[in-house]
Amino acid sequence: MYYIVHMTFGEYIREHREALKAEDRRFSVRQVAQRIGVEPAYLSKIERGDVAPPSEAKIRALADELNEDADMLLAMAGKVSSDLQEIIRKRPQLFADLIRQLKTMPDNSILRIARDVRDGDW
Amino acid sequence: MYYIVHMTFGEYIREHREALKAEDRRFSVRQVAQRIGVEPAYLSKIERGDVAPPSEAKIRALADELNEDADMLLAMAGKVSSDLQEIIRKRPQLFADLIRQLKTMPDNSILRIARDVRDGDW
DNA sequence: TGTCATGTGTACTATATAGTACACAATTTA
DNA sequence: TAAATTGTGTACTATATAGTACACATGACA
Repeated sequence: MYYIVHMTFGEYIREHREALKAEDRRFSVRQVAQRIGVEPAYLSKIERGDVAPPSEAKIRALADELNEDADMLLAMAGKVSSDLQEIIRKRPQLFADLIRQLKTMPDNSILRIARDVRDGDW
Repeated sequence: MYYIVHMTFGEYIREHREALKAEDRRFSVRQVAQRIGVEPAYLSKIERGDVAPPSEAKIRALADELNEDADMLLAMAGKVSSDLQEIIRKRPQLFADLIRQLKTMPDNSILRIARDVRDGDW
């Protein structure tokens, strides 16, 4: 198993939808499009990169449908979840400082902070 | 000294620009507008809330001009700095988790984490 | 008192965002 | 083999974003 890293939003969606489709016919472009509430032609164009990724709401529906992480799909689409933005906007200086501090920290440091906060080690 | 909390972006800008203008005539709507690179009528409308706050770039220029914190002004404008968004988008799951954990934490916990990270206590 | 600067009303404008609607050829399925 | 389903090309559309351009009345000032 290998990972393709350099992948657009559309390519990623197509790949994962096709994988599900191989096991279940309900994952055709048309049927997925209907379930997430867009026109089939639009989803087709999104997957081929013919148009920009859709709105946050549609990306969330897609994440749900394909069992993918919404924050990751949003990131691939060049977006940041609106609930995170709201959290930051309520205390902009505190969060701006912290996030810029963490910019260059390794993954496991960030992971550890999140764990410590969750476990109440504060 | 007291703080006015319920204030729109435009009201805040007007108040602080007017304060500077009281000491220095170069802080008129027209002159500030020229220095940040917009039409005077546009800045006037922004300050009165007649139009939405301007782009991130103009808000930064305004922050510079009025000696205000750009992250705070952006937050008042309903935005999050694009450099922070980029940091989050590079590791969406790590940052999403951490930020949601911190949502309900008091200011000084967040402050302390930022300080600890800066001081290398990790 | 004339001119210079000031703030603002009105009327546009260009580009981006987020899609829809329909037709059609190819493939699948019953 | 007829009917249904599929993916996609073409042509639009509505709303938001981010402003400009100009005119005008008012007030400051030299």
